Amino acid sequence: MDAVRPDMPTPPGRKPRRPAPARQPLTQDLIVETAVRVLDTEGLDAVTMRRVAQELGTGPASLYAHVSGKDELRELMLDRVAAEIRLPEPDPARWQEQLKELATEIRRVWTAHRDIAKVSMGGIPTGPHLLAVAEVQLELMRAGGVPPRIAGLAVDTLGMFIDADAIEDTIYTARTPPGEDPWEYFRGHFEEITAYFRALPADRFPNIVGMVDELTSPSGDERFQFGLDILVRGIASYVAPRDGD
Amino acid sequence: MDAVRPDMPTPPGRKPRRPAPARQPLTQDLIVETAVRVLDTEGLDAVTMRRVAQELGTGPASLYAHVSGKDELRELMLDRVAAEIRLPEPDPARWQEQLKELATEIRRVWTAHRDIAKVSMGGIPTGPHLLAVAEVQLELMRAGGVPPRIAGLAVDTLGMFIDADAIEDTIYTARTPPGEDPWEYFRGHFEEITAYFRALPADRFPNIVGMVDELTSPSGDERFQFGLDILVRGIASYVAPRDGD
DNA sequence: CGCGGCGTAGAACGGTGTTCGTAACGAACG
DNA sequence: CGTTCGTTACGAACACCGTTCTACGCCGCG
Repeated sequence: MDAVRPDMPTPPGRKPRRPAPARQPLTQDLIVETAVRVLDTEGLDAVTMRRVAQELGTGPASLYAHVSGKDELRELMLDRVAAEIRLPEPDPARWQEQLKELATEIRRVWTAHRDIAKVSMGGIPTGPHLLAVAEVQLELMRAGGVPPRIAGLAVDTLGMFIDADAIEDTIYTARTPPGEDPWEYFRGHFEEITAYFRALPADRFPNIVGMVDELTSPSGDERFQFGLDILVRGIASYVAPRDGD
Repeated sequence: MDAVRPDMPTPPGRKPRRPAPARQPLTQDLIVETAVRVLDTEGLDAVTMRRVAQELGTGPASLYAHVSGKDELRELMLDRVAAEIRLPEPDPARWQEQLKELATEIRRVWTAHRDIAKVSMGGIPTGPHLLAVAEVQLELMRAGGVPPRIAGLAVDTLGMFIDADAIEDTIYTARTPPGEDPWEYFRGHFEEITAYFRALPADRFPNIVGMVDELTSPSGDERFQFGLDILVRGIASYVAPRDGD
């Protein structure tokens, strides 16, 4: 061992290789937790291997011992966030309300973590927490009498809708550059778009110019509840095949 | 002009700066067309400034004289692709069918150009062709008696649904690496996923393991028509407010 | 013929994901 | 206790990316 006596000065050319190795040991959980923190504060684009490593006081190469790459890190982040989704105790009498409540809950978690929905969109759920959500959705629908095939399709469709809505939401809100008032920034963009729509040639786009206010209404909640209501009503229409469509 | 006499050898250090400047002049249309060609053959990730420039036999800097950056190029690509969407002549009696047909047509074009839907998702349509599509959608619904507010929301919701479905589709099909049989590649991934679902603990995920076949059915068309049917039925339920829900 | 403007593009800057090879560590073992 | 060995950490490097700076060559105009 080349332990240097404490009273001796360090010989020239002998640099302390690791100034403070007393960090807590790198784990996958720690990496994912750090990545989610970066996601929340700086957005998905800022979640780079280098940025996460820097946050942990190390280099990017160190992460690859615990995570196979950026794609896996993103999936792990998604599942960690999905753990925050509060799942309902199924009550067959209220399955439609519960399905809507669960969708709203997912949306709440998704939008709370900025653009995590971009990771969810276009990926097959594999993480345990994500699977638990799908399991409850299936359970709710099956208990409500929805046929298996319809329930399977509906899980896909519902997931697509929730992800898409959350993504659409972030383009209005979370795109604001750091250090700027989100609302003010949003107002600016918003008015720019309405002005553009209003300036369109009215002979070619009569409906668009005539419905500017309806089209650019910023109320994402209303749009979400609208689509959700339609979807659940449509799913429910399949419970009794002889009920008539 | 430093034209060298043909019988003279080129002096040392005097390299022909431009070997073949006889290219057709760079235009925005040419750049966008080339970018779409790269998109079709190699996917959206391969559409880089450098790759497009290389395809045109030039350097990346040359593109910036005709396109403000990558974001604008992607929007231009989207609108160019949107030009391929065949728009129907509105027939108020068939507005629901026409709305579904138009959605299916958009999906056809989207999936024909791999993951162009990723550009559409999470962006406000501004290009002329994209606006024309929205205009027709509004026209169809308004002629069918859909209230303005509902029609505005429905355009958003429909667009989200179509984009999300097209994106979901690409993760099954277009992710195949170049030079490999897409179907074979898809089969491999597909069976891997079903095997994973089947291996799940049946006590925690009884519905998922019990419905593997319904969940992983590769028929994207069926899922699309299912969601589309539900959405249009929901929209139509708003035409006569006193009709009862 | 001279010249100015503009499209072109080489080089470079700062960033990215990922890999390589080496250095340090802890535990097991003689 | 000394050595060895497998594991982990990480600086450096590679091949890319989007974008900008700047010089250069060509064309049309005066």
